[in-house]
Amino acid sequence: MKTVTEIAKCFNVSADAIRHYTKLGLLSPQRDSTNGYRRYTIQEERRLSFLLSAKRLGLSLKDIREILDVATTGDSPCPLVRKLIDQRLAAIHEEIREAQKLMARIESASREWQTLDDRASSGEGVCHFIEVWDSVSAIDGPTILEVG
Amino acid sequence: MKTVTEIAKCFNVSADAIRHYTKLGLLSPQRDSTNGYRRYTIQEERRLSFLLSAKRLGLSLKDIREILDVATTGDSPCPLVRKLIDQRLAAIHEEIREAQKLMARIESASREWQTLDDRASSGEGVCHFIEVWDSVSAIDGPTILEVG
DNA sequence: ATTGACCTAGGTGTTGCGCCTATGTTGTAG
DNA sequence: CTACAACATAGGCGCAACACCTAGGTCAAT
Repeated sequence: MKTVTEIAKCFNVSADAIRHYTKLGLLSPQRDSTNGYRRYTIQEERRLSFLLSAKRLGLSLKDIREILDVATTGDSPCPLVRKLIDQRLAAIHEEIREAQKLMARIESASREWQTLDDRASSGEGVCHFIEVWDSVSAIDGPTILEVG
Repeated sequence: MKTVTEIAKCFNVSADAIRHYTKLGLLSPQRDSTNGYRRYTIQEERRLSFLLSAKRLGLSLKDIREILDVATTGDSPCPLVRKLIDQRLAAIHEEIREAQKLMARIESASREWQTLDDRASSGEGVCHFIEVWDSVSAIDGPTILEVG
């Protein structure tokens, strides 16, 4: 029967995080009847352990809540977990792809700027660099927005 | 002198986004004195154009605001831009690295689960899969939390 | 005059907490 | 016994960049 800070230290997370999980209903500690303190049982520790593992697999708290809900029904949450993980995998894949595209843009811009001089902002433009880069990348990249 | 939706369509962003940038002070449209409508001049269009380009380079609105502030001083924002872009580059690099690690974890877990059967949640655990994966990955990965 | 498309200000929701307030509790040292 | 530190509580704001909604005013065309 651990208190918030005890279980928090034990799992190396903040007490605020534990309170947060609890507030979301992911943990349901008993309450000390004399002072209202949260008391976490072994069962709750298992739930927390699961929660943190699931988080390390990239699942959101919302995902985890779904899983926990199914699990308390007694049904096997495994199919749901398979589904959610597959979705996460696809999402991460996309994120990485996007991030790499972004990095390519930045690096390309950075390279071009090495040959450019700094310039005070005229009434015309804001930043020399970015404006030049943008007009160039609009020519050779599909990065442009094609608006009518 | 375009209205919100006009300039929004023109740059292929939402009117809400334009209002958002305006609220943050990144754009400072004139106001139609008869009805209070925002009116964007060519100057504002240039600022917006810059803003969107900077966003495509991964700069945050906060970053962009800094740049815009320097630019209106008359100083060259280019050194600041170089700095911010370098920071973004490093950050994106880290993000990608992290995302790849996460993906590796997910894929590893996914592979292991292909050989496992679904199982109803016992009183002991929540999800068979994740718990098994976690105990395994705790052995061969530095993914673990080493807590006393 | 009506209708539909536009505008305004302002508020809420998203994600996962961190931080802060104001107040009550517990445990230990003096 | 008391003072003080370290803990607890509930509740609320802040973050990023908008999307969406409300309630109401405006405008152009029919």
